[in-house]
Amino acid sequence: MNLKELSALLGLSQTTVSRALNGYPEVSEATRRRVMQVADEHNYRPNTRAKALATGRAMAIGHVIPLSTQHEMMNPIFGDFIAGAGESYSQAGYDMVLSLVADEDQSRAYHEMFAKRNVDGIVLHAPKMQDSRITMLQEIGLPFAVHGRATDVTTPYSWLDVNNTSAFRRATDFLLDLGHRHICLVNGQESMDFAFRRREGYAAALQARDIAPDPALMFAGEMTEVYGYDTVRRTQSLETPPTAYLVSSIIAAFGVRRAIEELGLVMGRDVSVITHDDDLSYLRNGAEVPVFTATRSSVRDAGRRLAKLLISQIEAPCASPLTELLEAELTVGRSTGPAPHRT
Amino acid sequence: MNLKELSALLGLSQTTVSRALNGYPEVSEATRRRVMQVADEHNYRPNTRAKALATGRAMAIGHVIPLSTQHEMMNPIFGDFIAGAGESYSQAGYDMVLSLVADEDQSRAYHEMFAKRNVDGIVLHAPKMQDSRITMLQEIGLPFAVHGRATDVTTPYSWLDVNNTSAFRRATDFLLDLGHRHICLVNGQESMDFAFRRREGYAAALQARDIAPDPALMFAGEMTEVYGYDTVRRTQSLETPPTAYLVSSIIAAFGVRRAIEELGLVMGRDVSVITHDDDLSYLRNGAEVPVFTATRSSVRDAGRRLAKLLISQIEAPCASPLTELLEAELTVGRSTGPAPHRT
DNA sequence: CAAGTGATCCAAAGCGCTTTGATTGGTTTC
DNA sequence: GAAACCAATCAAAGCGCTTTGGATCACTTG
Repeated sequence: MNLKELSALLGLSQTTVSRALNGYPEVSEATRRRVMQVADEHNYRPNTRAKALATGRAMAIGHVIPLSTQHEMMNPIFGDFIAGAGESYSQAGYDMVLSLVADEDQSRAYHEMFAKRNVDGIVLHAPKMQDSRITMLQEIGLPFAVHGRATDVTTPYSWLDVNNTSAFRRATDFLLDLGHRHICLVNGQESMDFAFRRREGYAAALQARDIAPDPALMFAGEMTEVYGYDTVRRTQSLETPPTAYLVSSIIAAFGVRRAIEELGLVMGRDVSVITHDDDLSYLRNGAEVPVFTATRSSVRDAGRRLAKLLISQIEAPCASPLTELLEAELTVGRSTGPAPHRT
Repeated sequence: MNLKELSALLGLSQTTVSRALNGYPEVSEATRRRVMQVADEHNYRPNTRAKALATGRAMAIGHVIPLSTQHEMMNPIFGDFIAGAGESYSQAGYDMVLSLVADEDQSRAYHEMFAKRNVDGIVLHAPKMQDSRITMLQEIGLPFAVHGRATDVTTPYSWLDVNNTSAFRRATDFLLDLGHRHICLVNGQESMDFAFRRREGYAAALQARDIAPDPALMFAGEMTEVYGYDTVRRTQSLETPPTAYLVSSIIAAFGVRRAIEELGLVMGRDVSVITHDDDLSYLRNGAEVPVFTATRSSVRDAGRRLAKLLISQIEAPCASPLTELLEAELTVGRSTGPAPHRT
């Protein structure tokens, strides 16, 4: 069923039918109702491609996912983010088109998305500190919004980010208040902007109490279970092992916990752990009582919000860039306690 | 830059330029080269929407993801599957469009995708035993392929599946050979087809040795870490606790391991564990030596293959449905050992 | 040499929609 | 009662591409 057939059926012109369906005022209420009803009966939907061609709007938003060798992006976070964004898109009538590309093809992918004109805007994932993609997209002139920020990019652009610095500063303060002095940072890869910011927050909290950050206690890597595990095993054999761990992902935190328990220690008594918790749908931080004390910020919610932000930017192109900074919530669980007295 | 401008630039008709770019023979090699070069210089890409409208092919494939309350789908598996599929799509020049819909809107979503004609085909995720979506899509007439199978659907359709039955039968046999007699099944939700098939394999292996499956040792639920943990805690306090666990997901297996260790038991000595391993990129089953003995089958690879299967089906619509059954590999890790003698 | 044959190229129609710029017939206005 | 206006509708152009059905020209062919 297409417009032509539908309007023939109704004995109206395509113009009138189109207007009736799209809510234009130049149509009598009676015919509008009739059109609506018949369209509904025949399950008519305008052909997206034709509509897009005619209006110049694709009603779709692109996500370019770098298929990094290190898989930083195809990680568990991603699924939840997409789920959130997807909710907003379908509410607003947008489609989501995903493009998975090898790292080296990214630039081409963006140019192509623009030239092919099958999306109205793009979401940029996993920004690094200096991220060339941002200026590239600005030059191309394709609307975009970043999930995160790029510290070294000075030109304004739209983004949504968690306040990573303050979250980790607060978490570190919390541990310091409990008397911990040797706090190990189990961070994500530091090329990633969020990891850099978290380290900043961590370091700032230490320095505020005149504690020099110890490079031997600062780790950066891909946030796997094994990475968390290994880091604890390694650091617990130091001369003065850390009494607390500040972890960048709940997945790594699982590994941290495993190592702690395997060493016969008790989490929350012998060793404290705070993790960042993206509130993933399938990796909940415990049921009622959180297992881990955590800086929590739902990545799904971030997806929802960023999608809306991008859409409003697309629909009001003249507006200046939109930004949103979310504060993570510190939820106290059973993984933290006062620093044990050294014997 | 569009076709009109490009052909004006070249002093050729749109027809010729289009033909040159699409590899038709009615163009001299000289002009073809010239066209190619100029197109390249100006970074020309045909407008997807116009092309789709003219050809009737959207060059895109849809994935409808049910946003179940139980999140069965937005789970970690999903990310890897999509990554694999995405690889195949970009190789073949297809886009991937994701549509996240509430369960109750699924039917509408499929009809809409068809009516809007913005995809050439659909991938069906997470089939249940009787899955009404399959007959629905057949009635609609939109090409599709299923990741998994639906036991109760008898009409032929395209699918790709892991041989869940044989995998779990083999795993159970392996445990039986080690002397285990009380094997606990930690399965996924049984409305899901794969879970049903796994239970079948498990039960078949037991029955082949005249062991009646014990309902008290068969669990089904959403495969979270906590679910694995709880199940072990609960079953280990039974009168005759199981000496082995057969787990449907590596995430749940992490919980199983945690509970085992917390109980002061040693995995592989006191309690054996086999898990299904989807070979997720960020949840590797150990480094060189696998942590868990596992039935392994890369879900990313499944994505790659299913995408190809669907594409070839779309491009040769007359052909009968295509199917592919993958065998999981049994990799022996350190989580299994002979059944301990009861004291 | 007229007719036939390829090899190249082109004009124009068409894909299904939106939107511009009429065209109606009925109402108001002075 | 003519001019002006309004509400409701329509015909046709146009979005950027592909594709059909010629056109053109240089060569063969008998």
